[in-house]
Order: sequence, then structure tokens, then C-alpha cells
Amino acid sequence: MGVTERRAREREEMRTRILDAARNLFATEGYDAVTLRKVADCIEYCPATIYKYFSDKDEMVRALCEGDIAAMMATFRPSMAELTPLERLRSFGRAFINMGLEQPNHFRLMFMTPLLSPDDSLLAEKHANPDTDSYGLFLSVVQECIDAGVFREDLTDAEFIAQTLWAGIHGVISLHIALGTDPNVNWRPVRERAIYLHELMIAGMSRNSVPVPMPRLEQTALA
Amino acid sequence: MGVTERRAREREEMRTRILDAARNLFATEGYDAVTLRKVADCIEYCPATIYKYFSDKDEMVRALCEGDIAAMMATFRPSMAELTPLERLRSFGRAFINMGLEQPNHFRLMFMTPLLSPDDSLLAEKHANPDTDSYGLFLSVVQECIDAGVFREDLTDAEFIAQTLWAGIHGVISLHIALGTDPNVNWRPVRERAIYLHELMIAGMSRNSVPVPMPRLEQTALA
DNA sequence: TTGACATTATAAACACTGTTTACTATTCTG
DNA sequence: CAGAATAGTAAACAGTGTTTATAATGTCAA
Repeated sequence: MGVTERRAREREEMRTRILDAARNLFATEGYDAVTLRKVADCIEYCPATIYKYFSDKDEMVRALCEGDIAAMMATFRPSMAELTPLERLRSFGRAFINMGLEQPNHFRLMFMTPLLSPDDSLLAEKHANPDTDSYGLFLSVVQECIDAGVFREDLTDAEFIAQTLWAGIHGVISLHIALGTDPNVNWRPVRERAIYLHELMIAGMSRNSVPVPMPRLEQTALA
Repeated sequence: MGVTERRAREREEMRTRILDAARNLFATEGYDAVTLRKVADCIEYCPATIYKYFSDKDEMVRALCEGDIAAMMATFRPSMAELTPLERLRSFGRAFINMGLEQPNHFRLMFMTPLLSPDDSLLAEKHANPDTDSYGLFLSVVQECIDAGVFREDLTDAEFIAQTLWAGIHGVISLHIALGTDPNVNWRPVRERAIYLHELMIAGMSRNSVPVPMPRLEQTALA
């Protein structure tokens, strides 16, 4: 009875066909461009059909983002094995910076939009799966740094350290996404700022902190 | 000919009456609850009437936020006169933290939502007015710190420093607003994290940096 | 093979948005 | 007092996400 398997496979194919259509709209034109009617048009189906595969629009776009981000994490993970804990920490931060700058729409939806349903069953299982639980992975890297004596003696709370590092990078990226085109601010290069703050935080929390030099910026902006 | 003055006054009264109605909805239920029809209902007018006083919904809510934030800044400014530059810098950061935690909806709209019209005429005049140009004011405080020899010798770029400090605090607040209710993260107290990161950044950029101790957290969260 | 069941896709409607248009009073002005 | 300007409105427009009833299709046991 391979019929149920085929059914499941066809269902999955249809889901990815929907997500592929949505990705084109989302990655290029942002969340507001992702309209159920537009997506339905792209795949030449009726809007109501999408509800057979996703409970609502929000679940559809979140599934899209989570999948893409998990894929990015997957390409990043293998290179972490042969690094020291501190190098892993740095590498993780760099990867997060790159992700935010290369996929601002994904970043915006995943980290800058309040959750509609905090008590979701999908979130719990995502939390349990180490492949998709980015925060849990990051937390373990921080813990390894603590165990390796990277941080000051009074910094023993991995959650506190992880949340602080996360928030710092998040601030540079999200502010850039939200107000990066504001002509009233003479913005300095965002990547340099992100890396600088990242190093600043690590140095400030490190046992043997070394001063973090000001980066050399491209001569694009003027006074 | 006091008639045109009275006309202008009545117009202004109507504007504030609209904004007061919108504020109730916005501050308590967020942006999505601010519906033109709901606002019109509150003041017992027709929805189309609002368009006689605001060009569109976005301008209305932004006028609301800018007014409220300017008012908060006004209450904060007088106490800055008799402080040292470094104290002013700290005080500014604390005020920003308080604002974000007490008015999350305002914060969300002003700093976490991409500008719809970057080339707006209202933005330019806001930039010119020191009462409403918060970033310009902050920039001048940073410059005073540079002149007073607070920062390391290589940190001479006031914009870079200001944007870094801003982004750090912004990250803690905005991440808290967006994902603060995510049950998968064992969040540490947000105010302590904001202040800690603030001090961490200041110390890391200071000429005579002193280690920033881990704050003592309330015993609310558990492992 | 046939009848019953489950599934898929759809057309149409529903309940909302923000916004515009045509129109009616009211008020001010020359 | 005639005419222009303004305030306010009812109704419609063009969208949105979502639900419902219905027709078509495929599956499977009697």
C-alpha cells in the first residue's frame, strides 16, 4: 500500500511548490508583497487551496523562513568542528551577521516581528530539534567558552551572556534594516559596525580582554 | 481678522482629538488595533473626515509617536545641564532604555518599522529642529565625550560611536519587544541586560576602561 | 463493478482593511 | 446677499485574509 506514501509525497511537493512561489515574492519584495492571491496566481491555483496545506498565511511564511534559515545554518555547521570554543563563538556571530545582511526579509520576519502565537506546538518541537534550534546551539557554544575559561570569573550565566551577545548583533542588523535608509543619519558601514560591536562585547566579557581597535572604514561617507 | 486664527486653532483641536482617540487604541493594543474606522467611531465622526486632517493613516500614527517621544525627551533634557559629558551619555542611554520599556508600541513603530517614505519633507525639518532631533542631540553628547577625552585615542568618529551605542541598546529593547514572550528562551531580566550592555560598550570604548561586573539578577528564572 | 467514503480544488461570499469620490450642508468673504 | 471655500458624510472602490458550500476526483471495501 504505497498509496499513502505517494499521497504524503504529493502533499509535500505541493507545499514546496507553494513555498517556492512565495519565496520569490518574499525575498525580492518583502512580506507585504506576499499575498495569498498572488501566490495562488503564481502556481495557477485558487487562493483557498493554500489553506489545505497551511493553516494560515503566517504559518506559510514562517515555514518558509525557518526552512531557509535552517538551510543556512546547515551549511555553516560542518566548519565548526575543528575550531576552539572562542573561534566557534566568533564564527557563529559572523554567520548571524551575514545572514541578517543577506536575507533582511527573513531576518525581519523571524526576529523583528512579535510572535502571534507564542504557545505554538511547532515551536516546542523546533526547540527540541538541535538542527533547527539555533539559540540552543549558540547557548551550548557559550557554555563551552565558559568551561574553557574564556570569560571573566563572575560571568557564569550562559543565558545572560548569550542573550547579551545576541542582542548586540541583533541591534546593529535590525536598526540597519529598519532605519538604514534614513537620510538624517550619516550611517557608517553596517558590517564594520556589527563586527566591531561583536568584538567589543567579547573583549569586555573576556578574562584577558584586549582593547578593540577602531576599524578602518571605507571613505564613502562625508561630514 | 481673528477668524483664520480661530480656524487654525479649531483644526489643531480636531487633530489632537483624533490623536487622543488613536493613542488610547495604540498604546494599549498596538498598531494593528488602530483602525481608521475605530478611531472615527471613538470621536463620533466619519472615517473619511480623518483624511481632512491627515494625509493617510501612517502620517497620523507617526505624528502621534513623534509627539509623544518629543514630550518624553523634553522632560528629560533639563536634568542634563549640570552633568559631566560621560554622565550625560549614561543618562541619555538610560532614558532611551526607559522609553523603550515603557512605550514599546511607540518604540516599535518608530524604530522597528522600515520607513515608508525616506524622502519626506517632514523628516528634514525634524532633523533641523534640535528639540525633535534626538539623534543629533545624542551625537553632540558623544562629541562632548570625545572632546573631554572619555574615549580611546583611535575613537574619533562621533557618528561611529553614537551608532554603535544606539544599536546596542536598540538590540536589547527591540529583541525583547519582538521575542520577549518566546517560551523557548530563558530570558534574563531585560533592564539588567540593557544596562549591562550599555556599560560594557562604554567601558570597552573608554580610555580608562574598568571591568564591568556581572549584575546581580532577581531569582525569578530557573535552569 | 459498484456504492460509499475521503480528498482536492474551486467559486463565491464574508468581514475586514485604507482610501477616494460625489455630494450636502455650513461658514466665511467680497 | 451671491459666491466661494470649507467641514463632514454616505457610498463606493480596490484590496486583504479567511470561510463555506459545492462539484470533481480518486480510493477502497462489499
